[in-house]
Amino acid sequence: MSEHYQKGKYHHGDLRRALISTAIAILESEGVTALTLRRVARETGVSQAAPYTHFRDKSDLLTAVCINGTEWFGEYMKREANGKTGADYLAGLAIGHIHFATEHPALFRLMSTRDVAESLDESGRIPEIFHEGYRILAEGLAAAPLEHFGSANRQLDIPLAWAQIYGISNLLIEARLSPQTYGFDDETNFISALVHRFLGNDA
Amino acid sequence: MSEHYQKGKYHHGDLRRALISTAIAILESEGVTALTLRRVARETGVSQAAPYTHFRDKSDLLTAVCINGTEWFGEYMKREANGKTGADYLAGLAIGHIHFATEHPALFRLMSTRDVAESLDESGRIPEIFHEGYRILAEGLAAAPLEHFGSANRQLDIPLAWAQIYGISNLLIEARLSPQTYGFDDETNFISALVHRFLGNDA
DNA sequence: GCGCCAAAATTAACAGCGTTAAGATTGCAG
DNA sequence: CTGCAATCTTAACGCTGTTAATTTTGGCGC
Repeated sequence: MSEHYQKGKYHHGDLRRALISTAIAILESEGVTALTLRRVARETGVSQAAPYTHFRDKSDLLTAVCINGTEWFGEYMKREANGKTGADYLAGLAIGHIHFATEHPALFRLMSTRDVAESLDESGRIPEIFHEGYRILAEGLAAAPLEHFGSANRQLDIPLAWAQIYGISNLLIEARLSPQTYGFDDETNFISALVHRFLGNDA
Repeated sequence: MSEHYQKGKYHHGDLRRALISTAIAILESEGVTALTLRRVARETGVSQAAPYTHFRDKSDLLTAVCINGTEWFGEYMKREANGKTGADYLAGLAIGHIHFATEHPALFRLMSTRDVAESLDESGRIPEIFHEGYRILAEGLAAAPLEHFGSANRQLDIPLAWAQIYGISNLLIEARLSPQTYGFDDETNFISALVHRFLGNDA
């Protein structure tokens, strides 16, 4: 069912990783409502109570899923921004952010959930790259040419840019923002246009 | 338990409304995870199956809750914008939006959920004021003085403003955006500053 | 090589959930 | 006052998260 190490190891194995992997698969294919602990166990090929050897409870598994997701998310943003400089670098991060959200909506939503985020924070297990992404975003913004924004309280531009990107991501996920409405037939082009427009470096 | 019409009417009563009211109360006080159909029935003082006379299933009740919420939401924005003109009117809508979200996070999140939104759309039961809010927002934006945004593709400014407001709302709900970080001790002032900054009419 | 032990996994059970079916209760029209 | 349709209740189904008691097993000391 999963490609995770039931090789020679029959009784033991890398069950923890396998459970996380199964959970992500269910999340991606059928959304969060389909993600039950019993089903994860079933599809991993173990008994219903087996997960409790590796996770305190269901939310502990979800936390682990989120940690995996955040790493993925960070790499996603980094890849998109890699090799670019200045405003393009910033745009890359933003586009990576939005694309990740639209391609992995259930995972992204789970990662955004306050309760999960709190348990992540208190355990200090949020990967650096996650906050790193927004730190880079913030620095990019501070360094970017934003004369058209006026002069006052530039520090507010950082949370505003963050909220802008976060808002686009969420609106696209909830399908309240359709490319067609604004004359785009391709979502990728729409996203790119939105990002470059709000960053001020469009043609 | 609820103030909803168990007066003379003993067997009958305005059960439908009472259930919705109880559901909202639970949602507001303990969040969406505490909102079970059986508990709504219990706290309304009826049997577990009673709700099924008035609602097809749980999600049908949630839809009704959302309809109530949207009306509330619309009034909230309208009240905040009422009496103002031009850019201030627009700012009022935005501030109303964000305040509603932070004051009723669980309800706001539920209203934003795609599945619920879809069942709302197909039933055509979304109150006018909801879309109205964003139509007004859009028109306000189109009419507002936005010279500082440059000239190209002004139509994109509408979804961008929407996303900006939506993003601020969501970031505040998930507590990833703290007023203190940016030198504000009062959330209301922080929100106001953010809105006026991004609308370009700050001092 | 062997036996023991801690770790890992299983089975069984509990309460609570959404949902349905069958039956009881009630207000109201005739 | 009778009957009916709407409303509500009781009982049951399978599913869920979670716990306790039990069995299996891989590896370590001998």
